[in-house]
Order: sequence, then structure tokens, then C-alpha cells
Amino acid sequence: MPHASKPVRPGAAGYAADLAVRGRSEARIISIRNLEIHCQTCSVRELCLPVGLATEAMSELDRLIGHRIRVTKHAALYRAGAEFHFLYAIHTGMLKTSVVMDDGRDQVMGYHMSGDIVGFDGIDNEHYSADAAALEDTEVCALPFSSIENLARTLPSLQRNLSKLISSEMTQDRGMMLVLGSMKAEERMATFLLNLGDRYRRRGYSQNEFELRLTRDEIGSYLGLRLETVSRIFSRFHSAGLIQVQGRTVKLLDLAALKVLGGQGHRNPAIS
Amino acid sequence: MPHASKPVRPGAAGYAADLAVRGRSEARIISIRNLEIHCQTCSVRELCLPVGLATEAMSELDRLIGHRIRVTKHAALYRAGAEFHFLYAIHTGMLKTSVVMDDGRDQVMGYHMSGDIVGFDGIDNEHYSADAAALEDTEVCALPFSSIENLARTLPSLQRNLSKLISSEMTQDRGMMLVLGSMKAEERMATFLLNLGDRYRRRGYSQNEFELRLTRDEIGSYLGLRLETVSRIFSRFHSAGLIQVQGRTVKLLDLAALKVLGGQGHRNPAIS
DNA sequence: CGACTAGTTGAGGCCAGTCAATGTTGGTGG
DNA sequence: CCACCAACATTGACTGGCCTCAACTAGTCG
Repeated sequence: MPHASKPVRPGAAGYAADLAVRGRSEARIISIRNLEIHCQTCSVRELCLPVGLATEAMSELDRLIGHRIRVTKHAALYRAGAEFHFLYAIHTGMLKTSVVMDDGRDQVMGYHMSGDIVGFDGIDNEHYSADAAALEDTEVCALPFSSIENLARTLPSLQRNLSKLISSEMTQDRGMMLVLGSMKAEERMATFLLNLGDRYRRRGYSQNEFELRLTRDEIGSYLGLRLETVSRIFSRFHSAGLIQVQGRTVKLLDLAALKVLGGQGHRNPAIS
Repeated sequence: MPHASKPVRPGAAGYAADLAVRGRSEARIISIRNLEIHCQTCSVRELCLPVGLATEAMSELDRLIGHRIRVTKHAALYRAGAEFHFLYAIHTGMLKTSVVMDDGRDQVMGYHMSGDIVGFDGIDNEHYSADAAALEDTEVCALPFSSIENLARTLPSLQRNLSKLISSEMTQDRGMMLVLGSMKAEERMATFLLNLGDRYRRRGYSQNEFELRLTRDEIGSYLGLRLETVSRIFSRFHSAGLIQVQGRTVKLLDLAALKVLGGQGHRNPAIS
């Protein structure tokens, strides 16, 4: 464990605890008792659990948020097999969830942005079934699941929000099954880029221009492709004028064309 | 609408209503007010929503089950885009969920057996996002979602069961993403057969010998393969002594070998 | 500077898709 | 009951898309 004591932004609120979950390198998790940030003032509350809640209800939810956690880049928020107690709402940053296989490779199951909630996979059997790791420095709100459940009993709107969030996770996963089950490499990539752009858009960022936080290898793992294929298709899209790529900076130049590629035409030949 | 009035097992309890959702052929749905069957006496209650519930709680749940629905083979229980009001618990039979694409092909997202609950994908945006069709004559219990939600507020165990069932659906989907994203054809098939056997086992049937209810085409769609490939791998497994296939009757002869194929070794060469 | 990680590009091979012909099964009507 | 038809399944020959292996470049960090 090298660098175990290297200071990484020592507890901003004077309270820091290494949660004993650490990534492959010097990354670590720092728990912060944050006294100022509440759902009411959170920039992503419209995408997150409190969406549509009355202010009173929101305060109650607020009170449940035990703590914020800062996850440094490459560190793990939780690992597959760990006991499930919390859902985590992403405040800033980005996470990926993945399962590591016997041969060391990992399959990326999903990537998650601000407002998203991760950890639903742990409800089933009281243990998380995947790893969640930060793709960049990330802050999450820890939501004690049993408390949330309790509160949901008296707040139907919260209950409904919870259900909807899980359901939408499921819908997302189903969409991914479709991508993996029926699409060719170019279609997958187009779908991926459009989806990414759409999620940035809903968060108030540009739909057309953004920074990938995933490596080629992670994108490939997510899409069921090899990293070389990902790279090649980026190049192909680039020279076709569909996108502009410079390392991890991507600009979508022809949304319409990308939609034709990714939006439909599954298992079709045609694209060329 | 051909055959709109052709009688198909006219309402056993003297009450039959065509729910206006019908399959590609003469199949249709018949609603039955069933006065006798309750969760307490249901053979799959241990796999279904009422698992672990106190008898009192179970009765309350019982009262919510508006009606049973009989779905004839090939008929649709619901279609993508239809308004979401019910979850459906499968009492007997088998369903597949799938999405139909522009070119007419459908991608099978999952198959569901007795005790399973389908329809979670509709919670998200009040509309189902997939079709659910019967692979054989099937009976389901219609669970009005809002009533279930209400009841869950006073029955924490029911609330928890609901959450767990959704979560386990998600886990299943994630597993499928792994299959589709990282496994080769033989690995997919082995995984599929083992999974199927396991699900039969948990329902008290033989793990090793069962009847496929899916066509080669549907299996292929589910696994991201073409039907020819499915057929070929069945033959290959057969001559390797791993299984015995006769049409849709399958006998697993070498579980250990199948587990080696499907259990791990993702994206590995090796298998030969 | 050397070591390392990430990314690009090329050459070649293989797995699974495609196309096509034939066999099998099950349901329907004469 | 059998003949017929349509749906389902099997098998072969060929093709091609993606993987594999490999070389090389660029950027980063000690």
C-alpha cells in the first residue's frame, strides 16, 4: 500500500475518515460531514431522488443523508461482495460500475453522472454485485437504504421516485442489452456518443462537445468491443466528418447521421 | 381483425373479456375472476411477491389481485407503449419480454417463469417499454401497481419484497449484459442452459432435463446470436457429449463441463 | 531521460453471420 | 387417416467484421 498517508485534500470540514475501501493506487475515500449542502440548493436535484418533492419532504430527506463521500479518481466507492447499506447519489463527478472477472478483465456495466443513483444492485441479496469506481474526483451523498425505505412509507412521492429511479436504471440496462445483442460496432459507438451527449444536455452542458472520462479500453468494455476497434471507429467517424476527436475531447458534428447509425437499423447491413 | 369471435376456452368462471391486446394470430387474452386461488395456496408463493409474508399480510395482498389473466400461446400480455397500471405475477406458463425494432426483428430481453414478475419497466415513465408475450398458455395475476404501492406503505415486508424483486431483475439484466458483452457463442449457450436448468430446479423441476419453450430464433435473439449458430452449437454440444437435444427437449449430461464453459473464462481463447 | 500508460494503425486469422438447400415437425382440412 | 403446408430446424459453403498480435507515437511523471 504505497502512499497510504499522502494527504489528499484533508477533510474540508475537519472530519476525514478513510473508509478502508481504496483503489488500485493512492486513491482513497474521504468522508466529509458537510453542514451546508442540502437537496434544496443542489444543482442536480431535478434529476435526483428529491425531484418534485415538497420542501418539507425534501428537508426530511436531507436529514437522512448521513454524509458526503469524496471518491478520488480511480478509487472504489464500493466493491462487489461488500455489504449493502447505502445507495449513493452522485453530486459531482462520474462513476463506472463494473464486474471483475477471474482473468482480471472487467466488464463495465454502466457509467453514472451527477444526479444518478448507484447501488440498487445491492438490494437484492444485501451485497453489492459490482464495483463502483470513480472516473474522476467525485462526490456522492450516502443514503442509508433502510432509512430511505422508512421515510418512503410516509412520503408517497419519495416512494414513487425511488421506484422510478430503479425502473429507469432497468430501462437503461435493457437498452444496453439491445445494443450489445443486436448492434454492430459502428452502431454501438454512435448510440454511445448520442447517449452521452444527451445526458450532458440534460445536465445543462453541451450535447455536442464534451470530454470522455472513459479510456478506449473502458468504452470497449462497456460496448462489448476491443479497444482497437473503438479507436478505429473513432478515426472512421472522424474522417467521415461525423465527429471530431482529439484524445478524449469529442465534438459531435453530425447528430442526424449518428442517429441514423445508432437510432435504428439494428442488425441491418447497409451502413457500410 | 380475423377470428375476433373465435371461442378460446370461454371464461371458466363465466366472465371473459377480451382486453383488446392480441397477438399476431388468433390468440387473445381472457380475463377471469377467480374466486378460489389465493397466494396462500399458490405453489410459487415462495418465489413470488408474497415470499415470507405473514398470513394476515398475504390476505391483504390477495385482496388486491384484481383478476387473473390467461394469455394464450403467442398472445401479448401487454405491448411496448401501452399505459402502465399493472405488474403481472406469473402463476403458470412462461413469457418472454422483447422489443420490436423498425425492421421487424425483435430482441428478446428476457424470459420469465412462474413466480417471476413482469412489468417493472413500466414504472419509469408510466408506459411499458417492451412487449410481453406468452411462450405457452400462461396464467398471470394482475397486480394494480398503485394499490401495491399503497399496501407496501403499511407492510414493510411487502415493500422490501418489491424492492428485492426489482433489484434482482436488475441483477439478472446485468448478468445478461455480461453475457452479451464478453462471452463467445459457446459460453453464451452454456450459460443459458445452466441458467435455465437452475430456474427449473428452484421450481421443483429437474435441473438436467427440460423442454425449451423458445425457438432457436428466440434463443438466438436473447443471446445475441443467429439461429443457425444456436443450432450448430446445440449439435456441437451434443456430439461432445455435453447435452442431448431432440428438438426442444434438452438433457444436460455434463454440468461440470458446461460450467467450465459458461461459468468463467470470459473473452478467453482456450475453450477450443 | 527512461518507464509507463494511453492511443493509433496495420496485417492476418478466426468466429459467427449470411445465403442457400434440405430435413423435420405439427397442425389443418379434405 | 393421410396429404399438405407452414413453421421450425439442421447443415454446408462462403464471407466479412471484429479480434489478435504487433509496431509505433504521444504524453506524463518521477
